[in-house]
Amino acid sequence: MKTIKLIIADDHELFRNGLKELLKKYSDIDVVDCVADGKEFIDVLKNNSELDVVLLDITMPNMDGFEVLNEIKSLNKSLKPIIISMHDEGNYIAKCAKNGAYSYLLKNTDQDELIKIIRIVSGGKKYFSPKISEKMINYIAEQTVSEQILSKKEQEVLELLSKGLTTKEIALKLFVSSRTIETHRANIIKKLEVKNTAELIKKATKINLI
Amino acid sequence: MKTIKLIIADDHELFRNGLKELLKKYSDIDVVDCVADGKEFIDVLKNNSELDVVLLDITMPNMDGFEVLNEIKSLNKSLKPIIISMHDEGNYIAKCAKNGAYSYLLKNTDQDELIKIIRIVSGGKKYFSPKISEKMINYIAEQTVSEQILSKKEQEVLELLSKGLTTKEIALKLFVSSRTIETHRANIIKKLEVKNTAELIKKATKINLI
DNA sequence: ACAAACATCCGTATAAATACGGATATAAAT
DNA sequence: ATTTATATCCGTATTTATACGGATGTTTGT
Repeated sequence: MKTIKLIIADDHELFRNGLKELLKKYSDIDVVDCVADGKEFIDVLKNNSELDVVLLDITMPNMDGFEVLNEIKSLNKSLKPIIISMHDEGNYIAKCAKNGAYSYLLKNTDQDELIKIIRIVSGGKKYFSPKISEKMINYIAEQTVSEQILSKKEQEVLELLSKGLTTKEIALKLFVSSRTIETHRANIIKKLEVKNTAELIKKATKINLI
Repeated sequence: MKTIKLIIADDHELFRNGLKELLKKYSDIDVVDCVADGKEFIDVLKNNSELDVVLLDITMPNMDGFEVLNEIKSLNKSLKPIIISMHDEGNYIAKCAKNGAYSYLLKNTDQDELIKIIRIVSGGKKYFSPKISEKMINYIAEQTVSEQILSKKEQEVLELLSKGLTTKEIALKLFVSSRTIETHRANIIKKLEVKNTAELIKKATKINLI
């Protein structure tokens, strides 16, 4: 059987070393290296293409876990990152998932679970436990505040605006004058408390209006 | 013990009735109604505020599951929707999660799992199985496309642009001329194949550039 | 060493957006 | 019945954005 080549990236020495000791007991897992920050990790990664899994902390000096995830992605390695974090907030979890994490564990996860997940992930499958999924989904659902701040017409104008239509084009489409659309846009901008169209679209996307 | 008041909304008669029979065996679950389409379901919902859980199909005539989810949310009911679908595509799952689903099951889910989840959800907790989570997360991760389309400067300009800064403000901030920023913006717009800033911000958000 | 991509700059013209400060008729809500 | 919100319109001045078509020095990759 091929062993799983694993690397640990965490800035807490005790945690890092403890984890290493703990994993020694498993013959199918080979901890090839331990690093204390993101930059160091990326250096190791660049000189070693044999790695299978990394246990990655989010809060690290120099380069945090999110940046590391992105870097892994752009290096196009087959390395599968498992996040090990103290934080169980939905936005952390969602962000990691978005950036290519294969799993997300809390630091209080029990040993059996950890081993189970290392094995699953090393096989190329992502795994997020129901508890973690719930947190993330709650976060995603919260983002959707489909509020009734905007009137129907405003909503419609916003929709077209986000599709790249100009004021004039929208006016033609809705059979009203350009000035009307301008007023609408101005009102939407005021309602969402933003400065201009660019920020408006960003906020509208964020709160899922479009 | 309080029974769980449940309603089934599915346009396949056999499935609907089978499910009802099946749930009869559980004394803590009370199937109060069965409906065959979304509109019908909303009508029932409006006249009945005692409902706890709905087993909701996505593909239904008149009003599909997504619309129903939204309607439930805006009616501000304590009803918890469990999606029962044939499709295990990530985008379906993600959309349901966004719109307030408490769980997502495939039609081939086994009975024990279904009962387990009805009970979990009726207690107000969301539950997405690892398999379903994996699908959804893969979908979310896919959305995050290669960030290397934009240069670092372009990325920076885009970031500030999305915060509502004007060309001039960005120029001041980055110690270059406004013309430079204008060129950058023009290049970003070309790279992302959009018409203007509004559409740009939308697309950039969608593919997770900002 | 050379090509490609990048960041920076320039000008000019037009189109569009933003910021003011109004108005009116209708529909919805209280 | 009265207020409030909505959709529609008007003008004007200023600021920005967009669309052209260039140029140059610097990295970066091959």
